[in-house]
Amino acid sequence: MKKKVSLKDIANKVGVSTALVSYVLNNKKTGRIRKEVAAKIKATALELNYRTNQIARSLKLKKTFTIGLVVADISNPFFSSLARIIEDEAYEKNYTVIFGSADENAEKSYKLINTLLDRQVDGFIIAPSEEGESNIKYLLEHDIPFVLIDRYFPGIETNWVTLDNYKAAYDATKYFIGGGNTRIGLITYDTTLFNLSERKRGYEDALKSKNIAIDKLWCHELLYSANIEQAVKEAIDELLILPRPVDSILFASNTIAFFGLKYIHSKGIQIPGELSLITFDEINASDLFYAPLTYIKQPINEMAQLATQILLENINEEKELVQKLIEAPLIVRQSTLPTHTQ
Amino acid sequence: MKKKVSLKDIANKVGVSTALVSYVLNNKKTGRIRKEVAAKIKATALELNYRTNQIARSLKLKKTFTIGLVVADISNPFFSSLARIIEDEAYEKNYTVIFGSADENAEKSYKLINTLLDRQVDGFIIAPSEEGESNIKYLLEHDIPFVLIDRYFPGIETNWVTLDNYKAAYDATKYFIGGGNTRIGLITYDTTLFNLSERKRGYEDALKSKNIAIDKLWCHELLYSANIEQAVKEAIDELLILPRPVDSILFASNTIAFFGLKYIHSKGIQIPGELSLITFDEINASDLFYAPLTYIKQPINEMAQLATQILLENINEEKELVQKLIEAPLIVRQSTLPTHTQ
DNA sequence: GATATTTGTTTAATCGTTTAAACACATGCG
DNA sequence: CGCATGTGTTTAAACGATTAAACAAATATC
Repeated sequence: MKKKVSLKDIANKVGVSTALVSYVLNNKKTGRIRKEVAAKIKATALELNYRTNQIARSLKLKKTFTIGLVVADISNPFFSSLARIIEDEAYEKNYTVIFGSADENAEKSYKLINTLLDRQVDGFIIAPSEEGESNIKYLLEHDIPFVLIDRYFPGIETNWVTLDNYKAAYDATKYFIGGGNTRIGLITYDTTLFNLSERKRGYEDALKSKNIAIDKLWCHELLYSANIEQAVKEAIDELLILPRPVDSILFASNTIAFFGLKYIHSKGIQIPGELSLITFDEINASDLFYAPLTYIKQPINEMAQLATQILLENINEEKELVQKLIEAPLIVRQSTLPTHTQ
Repeated sequence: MKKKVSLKDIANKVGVSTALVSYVLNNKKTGRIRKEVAAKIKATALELNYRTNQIARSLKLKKTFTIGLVVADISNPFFSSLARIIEDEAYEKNYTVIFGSADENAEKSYKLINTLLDRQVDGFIIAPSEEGESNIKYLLEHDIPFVLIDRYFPGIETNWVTLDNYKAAYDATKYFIGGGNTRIGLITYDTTLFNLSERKRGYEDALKSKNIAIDKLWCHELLYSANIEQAVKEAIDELLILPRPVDSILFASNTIAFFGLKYIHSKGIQIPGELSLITFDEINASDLFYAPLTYIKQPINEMAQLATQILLENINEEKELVQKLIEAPLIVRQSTLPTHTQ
């Protein structure tokens, strides 16, 4: 690699000290510096194509203008969309984003966070994994600014931005009921992640609110580790084999929905005639299906922008905690029965 | 933020110089250091939870163990999948990845590359945008290690890893012909990007090889800037309105294929009876379609791993150029007619 | 016993910035 | 004139690590 141009090179060429060069290029002490000298320094910097070495700058300032983004898997469209917005937002404010995938694995997450800390990131945006509390507590103890996104831990006082999972599930379930469905299935993951338990709670409360007795057999919780496609198939079979089969299913994630729809489709079940469907998260795969899925839309832009803003504010000054539930719209398409007025 | 533990803190606590601490923690001069002292230093480092400040280390070593990843858009599943593999590969070798999206925009790309250079990245993996040659030349001139991925510029001598677009298009077109198709459409972008022009060339050569006269009206090149969905619709309409309509279409990208399939589906055209389809890149959306698309699979893992390996080798020593075309398998599904033996 | 070698550790410079403090010189003021 | 103030620039320390070179003490060699 070619040798890079440093402040010293400019200073030597102009015949001044590096201090003066630094002052000029950072527009400090503007009142005190002779105009001709300032102009000459600026011209020389341009001529030599000087670029400041952020590493040296960071060391001195104890600030890197860098944020760490930790998600489960950057190749998941949901996370990569978040990443995109976060990066745009950060870029505008002259921050740079370093990312890593933690694979829903607390240990990898811990290592990753430490790696990024070694790199002296100024703060984090984290979509924490299950069992990830200890990582979060570690950051809290060390007073490192961070914002949780998409998920959070109800027992820990942190900044977070998520969608209102409870309300979204509640609304979706009510929407089923409004369309005449009365036996409503839920396929979700077997996990302690708060956002998923909120989805379940919303679903249950909606049923209760309409005095529908909940049948335990309506709810299937899939093991993460399992073969998801197979697990979804079995769950659907069990929902449909009941003495009184379900007439609708709420999918708690787009992965579940994708496999679910694929299987339901292969069985030739009529949507929404025989079975109504709603899913969390967009699944545009279903655009090609004869009945595109009604879905709960993730407010990705809003979440990502807000999280970035909160983080940057926290980096630059001590702030109150921000905990923001964002409402998610239900996008009605053709996989649900039209609502009848009651 | 809590004050971080430095080498000096360890040195003070143990009662030795920072130099010795550094030697011990980096396992240097192992023969010369008293075992008890070394043990005490290590124990103290652990006790104080010391982590090395990579910024300081980078400044001294003039090496950051960081690579810059520049793609058009990290939220595009193709790029985020690449990112994931690159990150995994880099992480294993103790490198960290900083990324940015350049939006197929040469100026943003230029700025981004400079921002990352300011951050002293050791090298780049770049999926260059159209008109991006000047950025690449800039890197070449400054002897900065980099590898192009997915796309390259035939006129510039660089490292690159892409799929063999020519051969893939050639094979796909031949496959159409093998299935009895004789009027084969192509919908691609109007661009100078070499990988897309190679796709077109492969398509044309395959037709020539079978003595099929190419009808210019079979090939549609869409403007990037346009409303892609609308443009695809129009292209398809024009292909089907011909006096002798096409009997098959090759889509040059998954975005085009997605909108194309959506439109074809809405028109009730029978696949593959009335029209056979093949697309570049996977489009798993079509799994829910009655005729999942036959597609040219991007060898994402192989490309990303190879690119990362090449880059890291180039960072660590002067190397010969590597230019690698990777063959892409044609994954045959139900959108094409079975090949008849000839 | 004088000198060379080995062992164990420290000193000090360095990476490229930033910035408080010092400095030199000019000008203002009573 | 003597002192304060203002202007323009430099000095030098600091950020936290790495590492060549210096050093001191112990041991080996003849």
